Amino acid sequence: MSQVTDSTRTGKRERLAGAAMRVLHEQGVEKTTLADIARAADVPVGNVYYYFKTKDQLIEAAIDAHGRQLESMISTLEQLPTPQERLKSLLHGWIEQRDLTARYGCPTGTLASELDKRDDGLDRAIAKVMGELLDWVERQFQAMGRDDARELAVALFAAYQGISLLTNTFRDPGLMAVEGRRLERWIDSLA
Amino acid sequence: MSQVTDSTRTGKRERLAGAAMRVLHEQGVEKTTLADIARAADVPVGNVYYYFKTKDQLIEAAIDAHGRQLESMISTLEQLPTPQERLKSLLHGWIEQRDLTARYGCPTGTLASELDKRDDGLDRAIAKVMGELLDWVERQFQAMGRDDARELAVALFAAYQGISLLTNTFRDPGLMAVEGRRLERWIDSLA
Amino acid sequence: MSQVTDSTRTGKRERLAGAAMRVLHEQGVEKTTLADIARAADVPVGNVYYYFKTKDQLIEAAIDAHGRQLESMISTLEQLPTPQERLKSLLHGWIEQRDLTARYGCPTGTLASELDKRDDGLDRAIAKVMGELLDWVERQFQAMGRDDARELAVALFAAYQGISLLTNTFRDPGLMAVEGRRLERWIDSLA
Amino acid sequence: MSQVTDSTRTGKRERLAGAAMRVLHEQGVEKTTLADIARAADVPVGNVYYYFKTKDQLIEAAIDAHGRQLESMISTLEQLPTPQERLKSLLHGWIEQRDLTARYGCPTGTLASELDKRDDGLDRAIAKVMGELLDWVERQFQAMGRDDARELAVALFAAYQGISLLTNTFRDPGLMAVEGRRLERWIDSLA
DNA sequence: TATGAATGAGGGTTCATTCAT
DNA sequence: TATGAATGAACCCTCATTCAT
Repeated sequence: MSQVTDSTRTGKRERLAGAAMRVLHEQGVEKTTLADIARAADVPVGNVYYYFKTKDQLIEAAIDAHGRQLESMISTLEQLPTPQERLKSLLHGWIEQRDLTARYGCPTGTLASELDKRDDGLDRAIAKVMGELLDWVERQFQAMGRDDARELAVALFAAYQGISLLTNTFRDPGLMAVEGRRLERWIDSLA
Repeated sequence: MSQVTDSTRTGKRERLAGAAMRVLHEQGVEKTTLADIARAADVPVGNVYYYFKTKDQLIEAAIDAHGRQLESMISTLEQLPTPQERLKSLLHGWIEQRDLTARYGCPTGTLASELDKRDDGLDRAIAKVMGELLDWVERQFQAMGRDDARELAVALFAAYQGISLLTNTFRDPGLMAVEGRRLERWIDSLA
Repeated sequence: MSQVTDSTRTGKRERLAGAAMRVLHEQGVEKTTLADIARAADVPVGNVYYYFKTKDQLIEAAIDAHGRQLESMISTLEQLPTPQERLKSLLHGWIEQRDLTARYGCPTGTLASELDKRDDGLDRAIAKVMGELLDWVERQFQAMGRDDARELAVALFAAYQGISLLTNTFRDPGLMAVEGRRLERWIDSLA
Repeated sequence: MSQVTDSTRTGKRERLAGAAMRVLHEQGVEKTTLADIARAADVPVGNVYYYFKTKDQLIEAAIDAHGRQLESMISTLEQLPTPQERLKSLLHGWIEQRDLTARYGCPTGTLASELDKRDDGLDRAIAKVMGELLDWVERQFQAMGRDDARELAVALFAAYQGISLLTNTFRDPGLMAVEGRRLERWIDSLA
């Protein structure tokens, strides 16, 4: 039972970070108030400060949580035998989320875009998360024997970020679907 | 004399819209106050409301001004003889701005990303501007005889938006330069 | 009429600073909210920030106003012919205020005491005000031909600060009266 | 075993009161949070309320502890044979603490000054402590055969409080040293 | 007794918008 | 038209106090 208590305690911090990431994705950093996040996590506003000293720290925790989510996604992808399959599975994941993307954009990209305008160092935190995913993509291209792995990784990741932005701006999930298939063919062509 | 008055009025209005677009690009929509824009345009805060009823209307004017700027850029590109040259010239323009992009991102893209989070209809305004540029790119691919012109236009534009985001996030203008050259080769390969 | 307007405008800043000094004296720095000061000055809370960017700046303005008040008091004292008369007149002023002192202490002293606990530099501002009065007292002792003018000035000023504290703590104006007379005799004895 | 429990309880209570007095002196009443005191006493915040129902009660306990400290100091002074020696020894104690005074002022005086601004009755508590020390000083002057013992006691104590305030305001321990010597000569002159 | 966690009232500050002239 | 000043709603954050175990 003390375990239950413990998990509840610990859970609250994570519940807050998770709720924060969700709300931040949906509403944007500047439009989101602490009260919004607290409500989403079903936590009284004042209590948030027991877990996070400032709004910035909560945002940072949200970014970390997002990073861990991406890491776990990567772990799953790692199970696949070939780098091509891994990259295409990554693509499929993106395509599957196209409705969410049409509504709110890519969580990583919109966050990076918005955090860049702030004075605090949070833009570095999201850049790190993005960098790690980018590195992983690069390693896949390396495994495919490409000398230009970094350039290709940047191209692929940029293509995803860009189509996410268009998908979101035009509220059209179809854009992501079409571009996703095109990228798939492109990956196949590199083998 | 009414002409003088009119031109003064119009001048101030446009000065405000122009300053707004600049400041919005640099600071982001939510971080920018009316006072910031007024200061950048050298107009007293109270006076802004003579030209724009709300902050939203001023933002909309800024978007319109940005749209006209893009149109004028397109007009210049139109002077070039072949669609390939036009597209590659567009690319060069983007590459030339890579330092600004590394600092603040693509004006159109960052604005679209941020405006999407708002309740007002401003996201439609920036989508329209983006759509017009996208249509023009599509027409170039059509002129190149491509059946998949729309898809290609989306791909090219997304690639630019995505690399702008990465360039901005990683504060590295080199990313734009490298990806720009890659896209140039890609356009050549489509001929 | 524009003069009336001007004086009203200028007056508001000063009204705020004056009200601030009064309320700060009565309630103490930490117990005083901006709303308290705003109410005392009959100014809406939000409007305070048009004149002062932070609470600290308002406090500083209050200290400055207090300093100017002391300066004007000194100017009046300067009219008296001998340094002894000037010092004794200063003493009489203190004694006359004994009821206010019994209720709230010496404005300068209580402020200095409280501001010392803060991180901002406001303790330096009140120290400067206090230092200027102290210097003036020293000059009187010098004019009396005393080599130990500084030491005497410190002694006299400390005696006043101390008896103010006791008068306030014990809520007994009589303490100030008695000690004031004693200090008067002491000054006479130095001639 | 109940003794153990009792001594533990008592110990914690006193540790809290002692830590409170120390922190209150250093940070001031209003700037000090319960958490500050709890940390200084190495007691969990929630546990403080087992010993003190409110912050006020803890402050009162701190004042009491300070009073007992002064009483013990007086007991030591009482060992000296003559009232002059006792008073001068008191002075020496004050002078020895001049560095602490320059940093934080006299504990009794700063506390009295701050508590006066509050609605609760704590100002009476510190006044009582101050009054007892004052009474003791008065008794020394009486023992010296002075009819004006009360007036002299008030003068001496006020001089100390005032020079403490100046020493603190100007952050200059030298002020206390010089004024201390002057007061010593003054006491000698009264014999 | 002991303690981490919860709660909510209140304070300083910002800013779009409006007012008065 | 032009402009300094006014207004108030909303936000982040602190902290004494209470709760649950």
